Amino acid sequence: MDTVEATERLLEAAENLFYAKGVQSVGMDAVRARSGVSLKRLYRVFPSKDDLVAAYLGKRDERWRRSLREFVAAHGDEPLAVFDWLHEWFGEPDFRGCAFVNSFGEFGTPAPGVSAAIQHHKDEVRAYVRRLVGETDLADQLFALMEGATVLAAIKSDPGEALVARRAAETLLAARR
Amino acid sequence: MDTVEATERLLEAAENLFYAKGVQSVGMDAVRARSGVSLKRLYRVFPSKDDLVAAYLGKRDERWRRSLREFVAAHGDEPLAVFDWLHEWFGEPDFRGCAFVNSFGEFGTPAPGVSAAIQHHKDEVRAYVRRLVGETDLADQLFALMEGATVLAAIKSDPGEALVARRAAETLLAARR
DNA sequence: CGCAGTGGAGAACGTACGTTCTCCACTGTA
DNA sequence: TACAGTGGAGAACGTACGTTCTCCACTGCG
Repeated sequence: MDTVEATERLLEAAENLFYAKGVQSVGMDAVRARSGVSLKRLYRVFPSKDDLVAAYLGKRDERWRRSLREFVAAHGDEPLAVFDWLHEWFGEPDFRGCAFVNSFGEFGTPAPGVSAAIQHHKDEVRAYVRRLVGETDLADQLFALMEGATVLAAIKSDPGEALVARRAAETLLAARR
Repeated sequence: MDTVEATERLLEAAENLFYAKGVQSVGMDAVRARSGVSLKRLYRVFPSKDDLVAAYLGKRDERWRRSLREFVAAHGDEPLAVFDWLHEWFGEPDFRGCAFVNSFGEFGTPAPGVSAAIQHHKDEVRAYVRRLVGETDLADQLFALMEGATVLAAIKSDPGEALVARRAAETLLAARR
């Protein structure tokens, strides 16, 4: 096994475990067991747990945004498609809310790399919605709806929150000047 | 010091510490130090940390909802006042998002009492907004906006998210049939 | 004064975990 | 075969923490 495969396996294991149980509830040994990568190599690739967490968030950010982008593009870049994508996501069996919001909640003062990853994710999503919608104000309102729907869908285990937000978005888009 | 004063001091210490740093980052000994209540008494009042956490969330729920209710009532029970209250809350120096959302993020599978406290809080707030607005659908949309604004204000340290959500709420209310 | 009982300070216990270290099997090379 | 180097398994180390236990000072009562 070479370094790149070890990295892939580590990140996949980290993503599954951290997202499902929370970062603090998962030990490095659990990551080792799930990935099949030895501790020695793990610490050569990621010198500390903070590094692994930051890398996990970075990878998840890219995957998450690509998935959203592709879905929406396949639906003609119609802004409302964002909420249809959310609805699908909320319905996945292992859905447990936004990984970045969850990580934010876990740490009073996150490690710098972790904090940066959280900020970066939200900035990028906001920028994406702005590009999609054109109007900054309206885009920020839709973004808030997305976040609220995600939080509530997670806590209530109810994918229907996406449809509530979608109806609000329809009204906001229809009121666009 | 009697039991009721010990309970008060413990809950106040717990609320400050847990909200600021996250539940998992605060040890029972820190609660003891901050409250001035001995460990022995602490464990007589709250037999486990989970019990203390559940009680902390319960107390915070009541305080938080009372504050919101009173503010909005003082503004004629105008639904938009909710977002003005949020704006004030977001501006407080120790604001760090919704304690219940943060706790949800911390635990993969929360203790039953903790999970119940989180659910109860969101159910109560939603019910309150529904009473305030009258229409269930519209109320749920406003509720999603509230949650989204809270998450984003915390992560970006930007109270202005309340005003973004407020403008969206204005549009939704104006579109009311 | 004598004493049972209460409560506090903090030591102790068991466990978990981040990180490092030890030991050994294995590989490629001469 | 001899050997240097690499990597893995897992022990070890230091710390933190939830929870319990020990010891002692103090109180109220006879």
